[in-house]
Amino acid sequence: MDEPHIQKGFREEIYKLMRLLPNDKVTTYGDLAAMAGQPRAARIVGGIAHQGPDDLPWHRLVNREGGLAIGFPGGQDVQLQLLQADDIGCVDYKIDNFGERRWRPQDLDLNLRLL
DNA sequence: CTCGTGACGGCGA
DNA sequence: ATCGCCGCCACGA
Repeated sequence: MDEPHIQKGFREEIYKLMRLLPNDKVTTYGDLAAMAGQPRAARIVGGIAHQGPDDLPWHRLVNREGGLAIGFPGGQDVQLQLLQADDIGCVDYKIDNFGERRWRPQDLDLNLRLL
């Protein structure tokens, strides 16, 4: 697997991971950070997100509580609309642990194996 | 060059 | 169970 050279660019890694994120799933900053090899760098993911290219599905990144981050431009309304556009809509993530909407590290692993 | 801050989250008290 | 502190990488001043 191509895991060892993670530090080539945490940023790049995040971008790569986001491109692997299925359109019908959501993930958390923390999980994404963990996938990139830095379980405690969730914050960075958010920071990177805000800087990153807009061709990436940032709206499908949610915080641990299941809602979009506080500082998203336009507020949660925009986020919600984008999620609905992806046929996800509003979900009580917090309650049912994202149900099947959550994209977890093991899903990434599974994804890579299937490739 | 250094310093501070940030779309967050884990862990200790 | 809640509250608060620390950390992680990148980027702007």
